[in-house]
Amino acid sequence: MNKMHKEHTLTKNQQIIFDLIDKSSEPLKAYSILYNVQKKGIKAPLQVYRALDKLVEIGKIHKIESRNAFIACHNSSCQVAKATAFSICEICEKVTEISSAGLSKYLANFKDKDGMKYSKYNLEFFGLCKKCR
Amino acid sequence: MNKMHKEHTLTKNQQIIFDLIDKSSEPLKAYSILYNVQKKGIKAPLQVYRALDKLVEIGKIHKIESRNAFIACHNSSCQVAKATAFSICEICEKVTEISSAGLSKYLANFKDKDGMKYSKYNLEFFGLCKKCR
DNA sequence: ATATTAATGTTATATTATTACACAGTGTTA
DNA sequence: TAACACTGTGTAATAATATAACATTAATAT
Repeated sequence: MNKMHKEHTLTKNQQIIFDLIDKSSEPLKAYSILYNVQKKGIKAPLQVYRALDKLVEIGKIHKIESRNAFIACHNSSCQVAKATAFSICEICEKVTEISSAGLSKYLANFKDKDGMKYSKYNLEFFGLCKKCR
Repeated sequence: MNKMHKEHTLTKNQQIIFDLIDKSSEPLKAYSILYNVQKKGIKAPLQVYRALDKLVEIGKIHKIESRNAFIACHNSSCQVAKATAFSICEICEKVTEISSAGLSKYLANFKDKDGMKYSKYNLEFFGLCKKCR
């Protein structure tokens, strides 16, 4: 194994849960994940939440806060869950990760009037997707 | 016709709960609100959630999604909970509503590459406040 | 090897939020 | 003045989301 390129090798539980989320076309909720992985030996909520926490921490998945649900990261530019933006359709609940250099740059450089410096942000846009419009 | 901000007369439960949140220096959680208003006759979670839902809907309070907590709106420019932005200190958990014309304008005009039009957004910045830095 | 850190397994419990149903007040319609 | 729609209330029960506590095992570093 080449260790110079630091890659997070997922553990068994993390891999099982990541695979499920990654294959899903929609955000998954923790207990829905639990039901889906019980046949693979993951029996308790805590096993799911621990894997989710770790996956979020290393940026493989993101949590959609307004929906308490998780999606895989498909945006190579969002490093380690530090800066996330999503669009959410209020009818069909389709969630898409937004990948916009302009937006990232604007938000990364944003400073409020107290001069507070931000290490992280999460932005959720709501509206109607093309199909639902 | 220029429709002015409609004045909502709060009902008894809504007023009790709004007053509590409005006086608070920090975001309040639903069950913490419940414990605090039980002496005023509000006994059940649902009574709290119903008032919270309405207060959010009319823009008197906002929900901090990442914290499941509620704060009063102190930003006259954020009409009816459509466009909200907050800064959250990851140490002391102080939450401040951000009121920046530039930011509002940028986000209100943001269009993603699918041309999705957004009716609403919520942005949460995380970092360290002045005191905790 | 052994110390240390990270992950696991398990039970129990805490926290957050909604469903379902009965009823009361208000204003509008007819 | 009823019939209706609409909004809010009260209450009990339950669903959905998340964490605490503790014992154990696996992986990594020195």
